[in-house]
Amino acid sequence: MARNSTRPTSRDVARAAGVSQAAVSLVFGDKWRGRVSETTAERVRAAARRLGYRPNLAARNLRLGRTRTVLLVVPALTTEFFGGVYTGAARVAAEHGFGLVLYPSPEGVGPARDPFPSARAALDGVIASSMAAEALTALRGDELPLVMLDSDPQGSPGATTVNLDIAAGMRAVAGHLLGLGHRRFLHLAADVPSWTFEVRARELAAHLGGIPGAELRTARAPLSIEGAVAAARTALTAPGPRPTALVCDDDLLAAGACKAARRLGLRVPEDLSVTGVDDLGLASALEPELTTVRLDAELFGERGMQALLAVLEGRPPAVGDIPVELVVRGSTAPPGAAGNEGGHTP
Amino acid sequence: MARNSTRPTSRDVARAAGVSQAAVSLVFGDKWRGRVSETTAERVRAAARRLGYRPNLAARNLRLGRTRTVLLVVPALTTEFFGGVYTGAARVAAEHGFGLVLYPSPEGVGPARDPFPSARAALDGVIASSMAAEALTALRGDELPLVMLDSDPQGSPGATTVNLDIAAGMRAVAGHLLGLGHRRFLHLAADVPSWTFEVRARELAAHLGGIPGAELRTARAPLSIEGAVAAARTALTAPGPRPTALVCDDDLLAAGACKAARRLGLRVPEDLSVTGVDDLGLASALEPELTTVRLDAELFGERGMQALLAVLEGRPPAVGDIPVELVVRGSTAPPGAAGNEGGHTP
DNA sequence: CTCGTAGAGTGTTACGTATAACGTGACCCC
DNA sequence: GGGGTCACGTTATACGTAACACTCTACGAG
Repeated sequence: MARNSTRPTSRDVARAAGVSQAAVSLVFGDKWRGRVSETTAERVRAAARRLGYRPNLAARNLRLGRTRTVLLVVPALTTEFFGGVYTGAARVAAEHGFGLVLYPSPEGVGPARDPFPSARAALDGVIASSMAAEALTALRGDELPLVMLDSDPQGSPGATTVNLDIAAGMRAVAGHLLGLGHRRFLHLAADVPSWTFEVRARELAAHLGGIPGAELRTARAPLSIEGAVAAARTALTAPGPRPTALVCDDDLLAAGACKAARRLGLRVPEDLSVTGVDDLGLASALEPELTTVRLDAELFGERGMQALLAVLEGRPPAVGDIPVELVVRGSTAPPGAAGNEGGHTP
Repeated sequence: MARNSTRPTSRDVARAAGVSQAAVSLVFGDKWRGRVSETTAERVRAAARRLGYRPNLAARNLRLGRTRTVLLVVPALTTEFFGGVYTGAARVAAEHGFGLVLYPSPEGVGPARDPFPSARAALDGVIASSMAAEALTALRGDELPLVMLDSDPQGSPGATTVNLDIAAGMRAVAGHLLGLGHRRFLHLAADVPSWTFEVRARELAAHLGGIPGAELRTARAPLSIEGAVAAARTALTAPGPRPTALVCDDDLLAAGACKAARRLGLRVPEDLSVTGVDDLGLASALEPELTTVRLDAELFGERGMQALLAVLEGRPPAVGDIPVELVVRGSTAPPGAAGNEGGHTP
């Protein structure tokens, strides 16, 4: 069994089946209907099976000039959010015969290094989160169709944008907290340069800043629980009247904020209402469970992939932001709502 | 500027620089030292820059028969753990000029569908988590070098295995809880067919089952917070004496278990000690913070990639499991430790 | 003066596939 | 019975690159 270690090619299959290489190609492509008889096709398939033939995809890609494979560029996978985006995008991709590979831009790797030494070999297009901006500079040179997720529609010339209606989410948060009676707000903002966080800040400013008697301060934290703990501690112990509501850009930040509040002896929500964004599993595991803006990550991924497929096929991509939903849970309450607890008002 | 829309090739660059295509190839490969003069090389590079030339990687891959790209197959990205694995593996890969793409096996997608329509075009090897077993069946046909993460060393013929020393972690948990005085244990096991979870169960049985007077029960839950809530509720309300310590296969399960305990009016750790595995961000965001077995995901990824590189280069891969660390936090205490709380013993 | 060697390149071929262009019988219809 | 489809294939070529096998000049050693 000194079989040659090199893999069989379509020519080998052709020889074994007694047909031409072209016929094998036709059978393994999918346009052999009316060109090759069913019996011949089956003979080819049998020979291929016998030899263990698998088409050489590098050769196919070279020949076709396209690959039916798409790259999804996301920031570091520190939460399950982008896992959901991937799942949704991959589902739509699979329905259209496309493959999807994921490129998480590594933390702390600068834009200088080429992130895709060779993987780029097989890409028809790219979907990229605006939070992974650094990795994108390396893609500028390739003129691949590009869909940007959560990115400034005006700021990405030549790219299609697909966005969550995060502005509506922040308006809902503002409305919810105002309705509960809060007036002193702290915005715990993600210290990440990304359009989606700019929108959150802008929207909060517009809908809390304009209210008579309302006050909005801002603190910044890196996008991690530990970072949020530190930033929230600093902000909550700052001089002046303490805020009664803490609006966080993200559930991770909210989790850190809750932890910091606990350490400072503040009760959530009696002394401090806290909100997040994302609705991670974390949000409902916390005590109290987190009021948050639920983002449908899978739908986000689906819409992103649909937009890219539209671009690839020359169709106009669908427009319209993806709706989000405010989920009210236990971490928000009227300010000073300790009454039902038994007079713990100092 | 009616430029031809097709991208420039090495031949175009050669023409523009007044050299042969072979010379361009030599310059863009990296073995032109002693074959092409520095001045000529610079002329080639200048022409390439002017034309916006980028090597066609599909052609290169076809010609070379290898790609310096590796695939990492992981289960659905429901926690940040595999993000860490990716980060570590990608770092090592980059140091060796390799690229790394990530393939999360989509939830609920059976093994029938080919998960890599075309991405497989450019793969030199595969690193796969044993938890993503389903996706692996589709890879059987390709005879790619394979490194398995957290997989039975005996059960994967032809594959190299890299494992966390999860057995030591479970022994540490058992020792910790026994030392605190616990004797009635419940193991909340992940209902996922994977070697790593089998090891946890086996190790717990060996080190808790053998103790005189000790009792170990087992409940199973899908690997999610919601699943754990339901399973823990059922197990904790079962007839018979309630366990005092709940050993969970994973932090997600532990988070769900804590939530279920709270809903049943049980306090953690006074009425029930809870432990997890992973040390996710979640673990330290919970109240109380979770005692857990910390797994170094990045190191795991690094070692996996190093093993694959060794296989690719014909070197023997390093052996030895990766150490883990028990992190004791607030979710474990001696059984019935409610004394300092003020006599809440019913 | 001849030989060997190193430097600086070039011509050609092969990687494995997909497809346009080209037969070739057979059948059918007027 | 001639021409027009059809059904079923084959031949030949191109995709863009890397590498083998050359050529040619210069130069120092023997």
